[in-house]
Amino acid sequence: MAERKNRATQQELILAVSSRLFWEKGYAETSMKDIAGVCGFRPANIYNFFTGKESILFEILYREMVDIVVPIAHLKDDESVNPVEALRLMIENHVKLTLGEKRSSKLLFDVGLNNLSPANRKKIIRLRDDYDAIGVAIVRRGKKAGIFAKDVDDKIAVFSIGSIIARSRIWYSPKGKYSVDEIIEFMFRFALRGLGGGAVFGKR
Amino acid sequence: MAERKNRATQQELILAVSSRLFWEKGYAETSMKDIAGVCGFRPANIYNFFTGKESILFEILYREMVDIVVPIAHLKDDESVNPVEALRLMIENHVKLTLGEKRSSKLLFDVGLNNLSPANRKKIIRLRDDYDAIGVAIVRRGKKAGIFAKDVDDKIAVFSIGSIIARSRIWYSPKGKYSVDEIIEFMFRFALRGLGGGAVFGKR
DNA sequence: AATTAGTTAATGAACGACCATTCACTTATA
DNA sequence: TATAAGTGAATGGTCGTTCATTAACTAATT
Repeated sequence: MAERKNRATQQELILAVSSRLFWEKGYAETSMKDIAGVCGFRPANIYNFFTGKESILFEILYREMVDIVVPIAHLKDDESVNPVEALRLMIENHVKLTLGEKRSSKLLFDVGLNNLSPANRKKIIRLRDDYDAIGVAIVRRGKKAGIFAKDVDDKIAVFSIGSIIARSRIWYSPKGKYSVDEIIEFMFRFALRGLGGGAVFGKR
Repeated sequence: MAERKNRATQQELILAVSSRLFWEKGYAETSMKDIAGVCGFRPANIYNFFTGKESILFEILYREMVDIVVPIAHLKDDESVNPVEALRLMIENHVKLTLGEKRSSKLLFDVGLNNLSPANRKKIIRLRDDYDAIGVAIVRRGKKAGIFAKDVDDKIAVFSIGSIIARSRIWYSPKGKYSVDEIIEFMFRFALRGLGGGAVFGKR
């Protein structure tokens, strides 16, 4: 008979397995049986650790969003950081989380929100709003400092940069031409130029 | 008793209804009952016009992809069109199709591919490849002409621009601050600058 | 113009499969 | 011995799809 594991261990196992399956196959296409199968026990046992399928999804999305926001939260109000450098840090962190380890081709994030209860959805969206606010603050400071072009819209710019990163999950392949670091470099340059701050590096 | 409609009419009705529902709720989350309900008949009747749910999805994705690619296909090899102008045409067409009329918040396109049979998926991907090839050709010509920066990667640039547009479905609201035309203008400028061609317009 | 035959849109009922979840239970561990 | 990990079986539901049948249209025939 299989040995018993403790609560925390099994919760993390379920989250790790579910995360992989959700990102790979999609939320609706992943069954509790799938998850339990990979974990090595029966579906019913999942309910000893989570109240239901949705709560698993929420926990995954929430943690991921926290990982994206928390490391850059200090950039929002810190006037001492160069906006260009702040932009780089923001992109670097986001891309690394998006393309690192996991390797998946689905946009769980954009799509999974609709599978959450309104209350849970709100919590995720609040974090997404934080992310946007950080980006907007950086762009604003950059414009004020004369580094970025004044005619770019803060919000759309941040959405655009976020979109470039989020959707790289679809086309990126670890076996491809570029490393994650090179992609970060490209996206940073593209975003910086897009913001009108391209004068930093010459045209090559 | 409800009057009978002819074949072509009902096929188009089913496609229109399904398209709206798929984009709004997602493919897996939309049932044949949902579709039939909106159409005004019973689910079984759908099978008089389509072989199954997947064939409806395919038809929708295929048509949309054709709409995106065909109007800009001529830009691929036409050396006479200014690369900057070609870029604008490409973005304009794509954004208009993405944000025009439909109004939906899901990324059916990125996600729905996995619900297709391998054969059908291949047909869609072929069109997506065409789109990429057109974009790459434009960027290459722009670099050759000295308008775009030489250090940008053609492919990633096209992916990035496409991502900005595709994902605008999520955040765009017709009731929001900007019109579709203004968003086109922003994205064009952002993309152009990102490509290193920002010198076209001064910094404001 | 009336009748008929053929076609096909539309239906109701049923199919098997799978789904998330519940619950009484067993069993291992601390 | 108390706690909690793990199970088997069952529940009610939904899903996509099939199929025999009905009813409304079209076109040819009388």
